Amino acid sequence: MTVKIKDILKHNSLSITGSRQKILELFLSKNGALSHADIEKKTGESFDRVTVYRTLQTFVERGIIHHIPTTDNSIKYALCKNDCAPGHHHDNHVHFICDECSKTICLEDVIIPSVKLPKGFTPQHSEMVVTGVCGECR
Amino acid sequence: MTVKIKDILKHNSLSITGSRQKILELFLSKNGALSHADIEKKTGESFDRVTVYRTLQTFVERGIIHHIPTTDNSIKYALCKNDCAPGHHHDNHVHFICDECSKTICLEDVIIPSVKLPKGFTPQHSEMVVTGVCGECR
DNA sequence: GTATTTTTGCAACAATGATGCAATTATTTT
DNA sequence: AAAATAATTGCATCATTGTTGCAAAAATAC
Repeated sequence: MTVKIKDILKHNSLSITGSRQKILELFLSKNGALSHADIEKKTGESFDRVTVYRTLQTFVERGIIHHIPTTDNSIKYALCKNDCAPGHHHDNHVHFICDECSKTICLEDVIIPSVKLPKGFTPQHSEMVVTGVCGECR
Repeated sequence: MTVKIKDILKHNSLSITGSRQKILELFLSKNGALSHADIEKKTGESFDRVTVYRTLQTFVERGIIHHIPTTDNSIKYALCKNDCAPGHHHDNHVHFICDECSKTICLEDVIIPSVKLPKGFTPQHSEMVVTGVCGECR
């Protein structure tokens, strides 16, 4: 487990530091998405707020985690399961937000359908969020 | 025009005040979406920041405008074209964000397709944002 | 083990949003 | 149309979220 974490960091030519290991561990242990605030809570007082921000930024840049759109306009992050390379994420799956437990879940297998746009519009990227009740809360 | 604005306010049993008229006018004249910051800029120094916040909140509650999900997690608002009643919005259309002019446009005629969710998930509401280049920027 | 590079934590700042309360403005009543 | 009532506004203040510069500390390279 710890080995895996270090491997991911090395793989992305990032130095192995306490904060990076801890935050990455958090993402690996939870399978939902995490907000900045979630991470701050769960890491306790271990790290500075600023460090968390910067670590998340770095992870997004390297393609280790990706942004998740939410309906309430808060920022959440989740692990990139697929082969995301630095710079281009393959993040074309639907995200689900549970109204009960308010967890955000990546539905890796549900790809975003394409829609027919009015004349003149050229699509480049789509995001889709579905809210409702998840399996565990039913 | 001014008549129409007052009608909308009366229709929603809201008192007719300067800020409400001005902000509503802004939404009627632009057909894109507006953020809080946009509105503050365009109303100049006429109103207090807090008044703008409260006016937007009130309009959302009454179903005059609706929230728009954005990819960069900033909050935008747009007029409800259809028959939104206080409490329940019929906001099932796709939103388009132009990468060039960064305008947010309601595609009233493009309804959000439904997707098949994994076993156990019960959908309640969907949001979809498409980014790309709009007709005017091509 | 030392030198170099990177990361961290602190301080300070900016932007965004919320709340309580007195003053102002709009509506209702007479 | 003026007074009474109700609603809205602006101000002060505070909370939260996110950013930046810089010196100290830690990690990697030599």
